[in-house]
Amino acid sequence: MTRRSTTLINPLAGHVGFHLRRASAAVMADLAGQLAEIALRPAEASALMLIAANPGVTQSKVGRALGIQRANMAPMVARLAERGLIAGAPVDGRSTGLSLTAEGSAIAAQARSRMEQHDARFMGDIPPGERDALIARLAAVAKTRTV
Amino acid sequence: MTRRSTTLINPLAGHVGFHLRRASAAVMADLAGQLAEIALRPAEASALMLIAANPGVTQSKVGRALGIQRANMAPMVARLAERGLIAGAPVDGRSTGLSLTAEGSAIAAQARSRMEQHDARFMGDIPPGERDALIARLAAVAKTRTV
DNA sequence: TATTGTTATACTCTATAACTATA
DNA sequence: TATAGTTATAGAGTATAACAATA
Repeated sequence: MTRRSTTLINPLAGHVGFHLRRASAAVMADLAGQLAEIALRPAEASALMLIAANPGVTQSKVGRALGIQRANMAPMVARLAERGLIAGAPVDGRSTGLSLTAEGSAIAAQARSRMEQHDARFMGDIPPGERDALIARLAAVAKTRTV
Repeated sequence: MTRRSTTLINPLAGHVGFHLRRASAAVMADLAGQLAEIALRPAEASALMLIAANPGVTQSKVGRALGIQRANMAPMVARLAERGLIAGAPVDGRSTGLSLTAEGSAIAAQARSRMEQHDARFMGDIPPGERDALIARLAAVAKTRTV
């Protein structure tokens, strides 16, 4: 006899962090799947969104806004530039202002649509009046200082 | 003049998923730091908690409860067994029931204490009456079916 | 001095595929 | 047929360190 349904006692069930991690993993896996269809990773799509809204932004600022370190921005920017999705113009001797190419704008529009539908699908059950409170709660958690 | 404080427009700021990911990343980074002091990874500590509460559980069940695939449980179990934290007794020809050794129980107790303090530090600002609702919300998000 | 950008490197988590053995 | 466990492999994100060039 197969007893697949044996319920385990989960001492982590009362930890908010445990559920936060599980929820984030599920959301990210779905997002990755949605964006893979247009050959973008979540981090790449987020960067395109930010560049679209802030033309001329440097990769350092994009990284700071998204929580991605400088060292990890370099290969991503190189990838997007090689695909012809973004272009750079020097703003001073060491920085480059990034902007979307025509193709980059088209891809970014698709990414935006997919990301919005994705977010709505996962968060659609949350009453609109509670979403801002949830966002504020999550933002506060993200900014909790580390001891 | 350095303009570090230029505020970028973030089109993702209204997406719950964006903040969910940032919050989870911050929490996980802190948890990893807390557990590194007792030489445990978050996934290992979670597994020890589950084995402590369910002696004789198989690694497959631990994986299912934590969202870790069979293939990724194997090396973790081998690591914990090699350190002498867990031991296994055959339950049938293909499964092994896992339990904590004396040393494993001691480490698990430390892990539990650290994880509870960690969770309390991040979630302490949330009114107790709202925590269950937040957990329920996150659990629902985690179970949202993927299209 | 601080910041930008880059390269190299390593770790963790996750994912799939393929295989053996057992229920 | 389904499940348990293993092995190999790959991808993605993240982290630090070190360096050159510029502010």
